[in-house]
Amino acid sequence: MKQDSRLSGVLHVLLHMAQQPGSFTSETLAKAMDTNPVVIRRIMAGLRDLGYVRSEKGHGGGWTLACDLTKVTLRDVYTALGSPALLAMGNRTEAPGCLVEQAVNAALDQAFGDAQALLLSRFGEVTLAMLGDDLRKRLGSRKLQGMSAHGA
Amino acid sequence: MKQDSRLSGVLHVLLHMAQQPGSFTSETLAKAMDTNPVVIRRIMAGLRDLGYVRSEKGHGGGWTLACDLTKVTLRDVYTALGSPALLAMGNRTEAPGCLVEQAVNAALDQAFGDAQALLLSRFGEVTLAMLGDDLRKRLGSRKLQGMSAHGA
DNA sequence: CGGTTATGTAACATATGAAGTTACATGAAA
DNA sequence: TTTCATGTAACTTCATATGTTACATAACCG
Repeated sequence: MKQDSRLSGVLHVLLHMAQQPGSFTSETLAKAMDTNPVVIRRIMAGLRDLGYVRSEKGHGGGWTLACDLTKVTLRDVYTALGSPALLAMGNRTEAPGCLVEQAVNAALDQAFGDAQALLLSRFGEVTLAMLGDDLRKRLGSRKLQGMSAHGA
Repeated sequence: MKQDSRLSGVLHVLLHMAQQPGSFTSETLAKAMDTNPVVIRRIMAGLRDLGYVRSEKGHGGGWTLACDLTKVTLRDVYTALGSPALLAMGNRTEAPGCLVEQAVNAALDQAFGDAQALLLSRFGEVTLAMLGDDLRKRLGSRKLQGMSAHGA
């Protein structure tokens, strides 16, 4: 299965923005992420709608953080993306008349449900501020070697 | 993300086979699963290689169970399929030079790893025999109403 | 033997959805 | 009013599960 990397992507953007105040254009962010400005706008749209970031047009415009990083969790970000599927596997048929299929679905759904719940729970425990702290730690040890945030 | 339903499918096949002794052609199984015989052969290939089922050509040929259902778990079946991806989400870049990306990956990998481990652990707790027991229970209550395994 | 029935597998078609791209409308600031 | 930025639709590209066709291989049957 091809994997969805939007959560990873949008977190990367947010963390980049958190490194310095001010606004960032989609183009700037796209360059840092080695992707296309439209992709940035796309993955940021949900965050904007929920008020986690603001966007402004015209000169000096761009994206700005508009939330308390200690309050927003990975789960909030995930929700802002539209809560895409977490699991790569699913049941062959969702409402089967076949009892065999029902038995299989019941067993798999149990496991799938547990894994999803755990994942969402973990997401809910991590705030953007925590990611920032972790990043600062990494930056610290790198700076001693004279490296920038973007490394090699 | 489109979801992979091979595990669901192969379990369905195995459970069908467990309902009565003897061999089953790919065509028979395909009809019960409402799919194509080649698809059956494809998802069964790994199980055959690991000895969980046998296949025979020619007249009277087909697929037969060749394992102790109380010993084979959903995890074994999953492995026989080639251990396909469990999660629909992944990191944007796997070995990033960017420290921001590293921080994001670290956080996500933690959650992803936990969820995967839980899923595999759950799979390991469920044997094919347990699925069969559950199915028999469902068949029992259905039979009282005069319904067959394939319901409506 | 030759015919029938089955699996084994390659090759190709289809469908889905994320990611990337192009094009253009909208709006804000210089 | 020109420039710069987002907003968004439409399209292409890519990966991959699924479906299908075609044919080789092997077992059994007469």
